[in-house]
Amino acid sequence: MSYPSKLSKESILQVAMAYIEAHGLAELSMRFLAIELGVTPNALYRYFSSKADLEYAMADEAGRLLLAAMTKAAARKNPLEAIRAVVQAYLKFARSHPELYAVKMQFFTINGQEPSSHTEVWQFVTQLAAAVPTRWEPKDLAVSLWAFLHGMVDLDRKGMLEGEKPERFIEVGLEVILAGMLTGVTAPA
Amino acid sequence: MSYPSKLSKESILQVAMAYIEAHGLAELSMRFLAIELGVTPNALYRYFSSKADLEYAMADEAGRLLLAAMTKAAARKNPLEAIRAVVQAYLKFARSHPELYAVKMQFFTINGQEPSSHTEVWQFVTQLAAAVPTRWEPKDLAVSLWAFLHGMVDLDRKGMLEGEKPERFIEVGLEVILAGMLTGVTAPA
DNA sequence: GTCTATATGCCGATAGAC
DNA sequence: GTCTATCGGCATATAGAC
Repeated sequence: MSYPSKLSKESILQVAMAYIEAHGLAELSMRFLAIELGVTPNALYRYFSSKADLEYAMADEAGRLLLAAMTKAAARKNPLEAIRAVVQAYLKFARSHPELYAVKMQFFTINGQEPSSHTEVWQFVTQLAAAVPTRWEPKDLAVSLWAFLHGMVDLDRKGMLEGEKPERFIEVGLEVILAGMLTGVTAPA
Repeated sequence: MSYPSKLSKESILQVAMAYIEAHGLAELSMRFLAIELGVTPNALYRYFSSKADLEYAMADEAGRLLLAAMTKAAARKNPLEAIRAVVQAYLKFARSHPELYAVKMQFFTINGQEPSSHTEVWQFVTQLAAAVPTRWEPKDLAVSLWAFLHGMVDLDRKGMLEGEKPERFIEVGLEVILAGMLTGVTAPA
């Protein structure tokens, strides 16, 4: 029962991702995960030194999925259209895969290191904002835009939107922010 | 040792609030709380039927404290000044009492009921937004404003602002949003 | 009516055998 | 590389002391 090992970092990660999508992040335990993989709980610790270590890898993987969705949405669009499309893609990802979004945003650093995909998502948003002609700093705009998006997603997930769907709020809020970004600029959209 | 009971809902709540401010929400356990109160863990269950029940009461109390800070900040100010002041007060509360903010926003409903203070905070924000002359719906503006604020606080708490303080981001983002809110009002679009 | 003592069954994690 | 056995911590249920 030994030589071809039953496990790998990759297989554990994939099963863990599927598990939280099916049962929720809060339900994830090393025990159930081990059952799903047909091993005893302790076998997992050869591949991830702690549950936190595994969740860090999950956050990274979820970030990669989100970035792929955002990149696809932005393809071949002018700056403003790209922002609108990416915002919709971000919202769609967060609502379709709430547990993946949750594990990504749980986001604890390990030894001061953040998951690499997070850095990439952040750079992507910054570049989006930088492409808009405006009198504000691109980085400030990127932070504001991301805060608005994340805030909306989080309020929605917590049931704080009084039963209404976030799509329309996002639409209105985004128009307000875009209008604000463009004030004092002569260029059309 | 019996008649004047050692515990009460109120005393447990107050000790629990102090405990999470000192040690963090994640460290709260019925065991440590009981030690702090000089009783055995199970004594607490006479007053709160579960840990979740206690946290619900804590969320309500934290909401009351936040609302008090916001109300005070808005006093005797015109609409735009009030919004700026309330935003600063909200941010200050969230940064000065991150664990109280966290327990408030944990916000799980019990039997579909939300903590009453949450409803009051929400109404307060809506009224603030309604006082601004704008072509958008007050409720949409209130949601956008709150999402932006909460998002910024949450990104900051998770260390996602690259070490920079949220105050300046909030300042810029708020100006962008206010500018957007006022477009088409002072000057037609 | 209020609290203590004790026990159940989760959890993450460790030690050491095979 | 995986398993068996086990630890200590957690929320919580039950029984009974006062």
